[in-house]
Amino acid sequence: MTHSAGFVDDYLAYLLARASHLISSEFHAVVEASGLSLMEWRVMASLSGKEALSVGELADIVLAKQPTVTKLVGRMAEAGWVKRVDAPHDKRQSLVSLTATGQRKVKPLLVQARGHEFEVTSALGADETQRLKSFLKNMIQSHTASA
Amino acid sequence: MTHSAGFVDDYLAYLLARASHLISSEFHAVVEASGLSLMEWRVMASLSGKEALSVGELADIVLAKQPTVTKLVGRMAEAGWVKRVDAPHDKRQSLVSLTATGQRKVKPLLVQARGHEFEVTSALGADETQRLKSFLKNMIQSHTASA
DNA sequence: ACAGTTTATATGAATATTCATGTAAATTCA
DNA sequence: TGAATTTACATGAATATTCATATAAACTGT
Repeated sequence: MTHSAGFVDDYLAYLLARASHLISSEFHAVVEASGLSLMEWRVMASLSGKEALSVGELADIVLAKQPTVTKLVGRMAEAGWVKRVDAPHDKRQSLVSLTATGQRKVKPLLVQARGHEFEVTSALGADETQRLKSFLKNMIQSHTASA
Repeated sequence: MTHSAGFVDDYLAYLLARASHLISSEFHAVVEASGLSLMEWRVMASLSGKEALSVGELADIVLAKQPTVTKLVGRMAEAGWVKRVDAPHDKRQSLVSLTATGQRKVKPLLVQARGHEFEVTSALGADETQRLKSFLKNMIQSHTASA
C-alpha cells in the first residue's frame, strides 16, 4: 500500500535526515557490538588520523553542543580511549586525542565503516556515488562559508 | 587554512549527517521563532495533509523512538496543537492528528520551509536538485524495503 | 472459544543532552 | 600596561531521550 505523499516525502531537509539516520542506524549495530555508542564512534573516527582536536572543534565535527562533548570526552577518557591535555599555546583549550587503546579499538571499525559505505553505495555505482558526495560537500561548504 | 582530510571528510554517512544537520539548523531558527522545537515541527509537518498517524508511524517518520514520541505528543496535546483518539478498528493504536490550532500554527511554516528549501537548492539548480532528491529517495527506499 | 503469541502504546527509571552560567585564559585598544 | 571584551571549556540544573518493562488489544492455531 502506497501512502499518500505527505509534506515531508519530498522535502530535502527531511530526505537528508532520513537517509542519514538510516545509514547511521545500519552501522550502529556494528558500532554497538564493539561497545561504543554512536557519538563515541563519531568522536573516535574524527580523531583518528589527527594529532588532536580541541573540545570545540570536536563539538562542531560531531554535531553536538560543547557541554555534551565535554561530558562525552570525560566518559571516554575514563574508559581510557582518549586523553586530554591543555594546549601549550592556549591554556583554555583542551586538546583531545586517541590513546593507544583507543586507536586499537577504532581501527577495525574504520575498515568496517568503509565496507559498509561500499555496500550502501554499490547500488549507485562509483560515479554516482562521487556525484552524490560532491553534492553534499558543496552543500556543506556553501552553507558553512559564513563562519 | 585547510585542515588535513580526516576520516569523516569523505565518509558518506558523515556527509549526510552533516548536510542534514546544517540544513535543519538553518531552518531551526525559523521554527523556534514560532515557539516550536525541531521535533515538534517535524511532527506537525508530518501530520499536515494527513488525516491522522499512529504513534508508531510518527515515531518512524520523525526518526525517534516510540516512548519519545508518546511523550512529545503528550506535551503537544497539552499545548493544544494535536489531539489523540483511539483507532476505531484497533483500540491499541492512538491516532494523532492536528487540531485547528495546530493547523494554523504549522501552515506558515510549511510555506517558509519550501522557501528555505528553494534557497538551499537554488545554487544547485532545479535539475541537480531533483537528481539529489532521487539519490536520497532511492537510498531510503532500497534500505527500507526489508520492513 | 481459548491459551499462547504478537503488536501498539504507556510509563518509570536511567541516561544523555542542552541551557544558563561560571571561571580562567587570551585578546583588544586606549 | 591594564581594564574591558572575547573566547574556550567546565559545571549544575533543567529537559529530553531511551531502555526496560507493563498493560491491553489483536491475532493464531487448535
